[in-house]
Amino acid sequence: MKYQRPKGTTDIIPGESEKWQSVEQAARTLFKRYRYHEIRTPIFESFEVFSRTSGETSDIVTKEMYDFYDKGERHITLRPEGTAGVVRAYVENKLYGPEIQKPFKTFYMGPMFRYERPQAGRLREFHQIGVEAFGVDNPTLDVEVMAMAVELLHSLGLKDLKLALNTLGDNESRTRYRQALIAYLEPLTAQLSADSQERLHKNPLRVLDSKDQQDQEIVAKSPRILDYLTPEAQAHFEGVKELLTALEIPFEVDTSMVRGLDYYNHTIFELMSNSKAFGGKWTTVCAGGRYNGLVEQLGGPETPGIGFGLGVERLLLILEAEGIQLPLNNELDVYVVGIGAATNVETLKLVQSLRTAGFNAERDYLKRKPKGQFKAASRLGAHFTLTLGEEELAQKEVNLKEMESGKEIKVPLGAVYTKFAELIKQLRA
RNA sequence: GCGAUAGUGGCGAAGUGGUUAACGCACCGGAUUGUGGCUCCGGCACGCGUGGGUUCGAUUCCCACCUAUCGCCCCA
Repeated sequence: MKYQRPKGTTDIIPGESEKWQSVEQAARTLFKRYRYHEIRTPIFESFEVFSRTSGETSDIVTKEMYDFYDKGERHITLRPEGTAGVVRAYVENKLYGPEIQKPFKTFYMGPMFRYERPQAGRLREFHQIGVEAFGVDNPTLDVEVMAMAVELLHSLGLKDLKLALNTLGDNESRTRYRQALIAYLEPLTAQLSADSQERLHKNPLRVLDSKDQQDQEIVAKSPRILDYLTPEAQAHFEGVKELLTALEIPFEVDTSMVRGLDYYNHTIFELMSNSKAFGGKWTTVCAGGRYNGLVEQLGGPETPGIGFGLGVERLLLILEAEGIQLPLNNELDVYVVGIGAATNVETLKLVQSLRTAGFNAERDYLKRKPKGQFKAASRLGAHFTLTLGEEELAQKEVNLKEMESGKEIKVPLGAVYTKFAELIKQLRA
């Protein structure tokens, strides 16, 4: 193979792209009901947009950035996630202005890039659908965002989902907790896995979601964030839980859940699936949380924000594994069978006329014999065929056939141009 | 970034250090001068991921690289 797509990328070809459209359509329709409007930001940004916001020591920045220098020596990064770019746009376009209603609610969908080893549901170029809402710190908005994520996945047919919920508190809560955690873990350093010893230095919270058995036992007895929340952070978290309960949205508080990105605080959540697509292990399809302070960090006024990102590839893998069929919407209304070279022009005119009238229509382009053309019509799932031979052409007639029933009638050629819909009714009568 | 497995036609898959690389599916054509199924017949890899090497001779052995898959890290 001379040319191959770059490692970790994929071609979304017809047959597959319809599924994407179906998911995207579902998201657009839903977001519209919640009054979220689309934003389209660049696929690449200055390196700093992500390095500053994600955390200089985060894995995303240190090893997963797809970055390069352009011809003007600008340090560019292909966006690894959606939020930072949207926040940058929010600030740059002054969407915090007084004339704009708060919360400012927006959504995006598109490719993201991370330089890492591909695996099931993990590509170097992958796609996310995400939402962000700015300007309101009320737990009501947190819950709206979660409700929307849950509804989106439910509307696509997913059943067994887990909404995992946690809080990181505000800065003060987090600082206090971090100290407590380090104080607890440090004496146990020798018992931690090598990875976790590393985490302890770089980002102690990460030790919490270690997969190592021994680490998990240690973590189970560790201090919990919930005991270190300030009264305000506590109140916010209680508000979220209360409102989720009021909406009858089941959730599980998971105090060991953390975030790979540094900008999160207060509410964080994940929607997880234990689909066999990922070997039955709980895998995150959708992750989000609150990021009060991020707007300020990128040069805007102090503005709270919350959002989520949903991995489209992962979602599609799960839908596939769960046997959920997305509507493909590619059925064929009419196939026009032309027999003999003399019918070519009229066949083309018929097909064009049908298309103009709003039907989708197909014909043969390979001078195939009737048998081949009917076979093609059948394979394409055509509901009707119109058969035109030289004899019919001379008589100004054409045969209309309903493929499923096999019923066929002769109709005036002119009528196909003017009232095809009626001919169908006539055939079915 | 680390570890492991794999790479034969559009797809699935057999195979061997040496004449024409099985088979199945799909596709195309014919049997059936103009109607979808079935059956039968025929066609369909100057080539076995790429590049080197060993050999009289390699798809088959060796090395490197690429890609995919799985695990780790991390994550959507």
